[in-house]
Amino acid sequence: MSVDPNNPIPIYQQITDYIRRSIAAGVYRPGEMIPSLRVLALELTVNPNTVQRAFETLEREGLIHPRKGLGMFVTRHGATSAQSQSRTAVYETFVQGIRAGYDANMTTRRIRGVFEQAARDVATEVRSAK
Amino acid sequence: MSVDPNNPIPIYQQITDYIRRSIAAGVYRPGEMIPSLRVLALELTVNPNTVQRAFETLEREGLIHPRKGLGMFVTRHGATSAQSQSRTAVYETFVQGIRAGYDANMTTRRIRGVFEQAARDVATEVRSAK
Amino acid sequence: MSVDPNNPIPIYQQITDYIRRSIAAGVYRPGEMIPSLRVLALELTVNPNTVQRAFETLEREGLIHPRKGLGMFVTRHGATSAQSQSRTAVYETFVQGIRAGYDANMTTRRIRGVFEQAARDVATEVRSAK
Amino acid sequence: MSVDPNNPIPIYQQITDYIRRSIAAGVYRPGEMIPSLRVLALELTVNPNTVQRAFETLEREGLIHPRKGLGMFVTRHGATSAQSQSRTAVYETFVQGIRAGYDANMTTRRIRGVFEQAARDVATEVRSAK
DNA sequence: GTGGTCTAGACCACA
DNA sequence: GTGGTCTAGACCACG
Repeated sequence: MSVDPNNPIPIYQQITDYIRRSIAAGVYRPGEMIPSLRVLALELTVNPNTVQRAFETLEREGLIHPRKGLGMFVTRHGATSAQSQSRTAVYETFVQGIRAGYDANMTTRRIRGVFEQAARDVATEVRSAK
Repeated sequence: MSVDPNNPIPIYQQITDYIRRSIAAGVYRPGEMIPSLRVLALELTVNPNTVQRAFETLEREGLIHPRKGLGMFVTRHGATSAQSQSRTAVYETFVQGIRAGYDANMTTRRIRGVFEQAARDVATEVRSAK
Repeated sequence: MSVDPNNPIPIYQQITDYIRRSIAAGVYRPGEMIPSLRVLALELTVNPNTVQRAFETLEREGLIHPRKGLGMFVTRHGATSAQSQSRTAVYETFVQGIRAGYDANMTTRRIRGVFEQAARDVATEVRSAK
Repeated sequence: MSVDPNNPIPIYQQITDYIRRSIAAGVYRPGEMIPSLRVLALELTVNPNTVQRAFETLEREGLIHPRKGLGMFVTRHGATSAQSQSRTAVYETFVQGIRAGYDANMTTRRIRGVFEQAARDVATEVRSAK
């Protein structure tokens, strides 16, 4: 994973989203520890304060909790919460794209066509990344 | 249309996108004038300078051009350019959503299901707005 | 002749320069009348006020003077004044270009090379326009 | 360097040109940081927003890019791009001067004479500035 | 009335 | 400290 500094979405939120999706995907399971602040900051070449802010958000959402001197751990309901949140995020993104399509006077059919093309493109991209 | 100041996407860019989609949709046709700086600023309750910045971008993209003392007019190729640009924007949004879905370990089928639900929801929302 | 509305130089000044050069070139000779405000405004598709402002400048410079009910006439010394002024304008333009060249760390030789190329290009352009 | 508010060329563009030439001249090299917004604004006694606008243009041209929280840095190809752009600008200035000369009925020889005088004058001016 | 430029001053994210 | 966005209000050229 990497962070896009040119993306208008704040970096801390990009990180928040990334960790949330990782929890949803089972990369980090309930009871397990997620990578430490410093490790993430180094990996993403980002200021530790920024990672810290992402941790705060996830803690407020109840996905992770701190154990003193150890690190941040995924909560019991973390996985299921993260999954529904991720699904909602995807849903919202699609809604936004579909609305933009209608605004530009595209037909429902044409919008679906664009989606299918995007799906094909991402699928091949994912496959080739393996 | 209205602007969302809490949206991380800068206001001037929201306005740019909005006008671009309007041109793509044929609301403003080649050779026609688009609403003036001050009118748009009042409608969107935004500072005129912010609208000005949107105009700059659209002019750089070749969608509109100024006629001194008169206003900004849609260029000859403005409509077709705006359409292809809008399509690309929708595509990119979908790609982003699909990637997020895969990252959260959703199957292609499940992602498509979310899309279809979003499509249905937006369609009814659009219909009821009429 | 035509006016470039995108040129940062004000239109009234573009017109002033143009008339001054025409007088210098002998298109309009001392004692002769220059085209009327309305004619020029129509030809250049410019607001009459803008032409008016150019006339004021030229009158202040002593190149032309009004004869009531007739129009603007080139003064006795108009031709020679216009010639020296035009020469100065060309000189100043060159100075500006040469300074920009030095600022960009170009050698005198290289700058002269650019000038010679420009001279060739304009010469062929002028020849083909005949 | 200083800015001329009476120059019809907008201040932000004067600043853009100045920085572009500095990059072309190797004052700021690829990978290096250029002076900050606030520093430039103080030096030129200009509003920071005006400098910001110059930065925007240079970024769009691909000469510089921002590093969050650090400053603006010259891109890899910044120097070569700036050099060719500066050369073109000098060329355009000369073309403009030569055209004005022909319009004023000057001979090619006479125009070249004016150029040579300008070259001598600027050369001595530069030499004495050392 | 139109767009274009500029200043002053504010708040934000990031290092 | 850095750049990025936004507001408020001013002046200008042009029609």
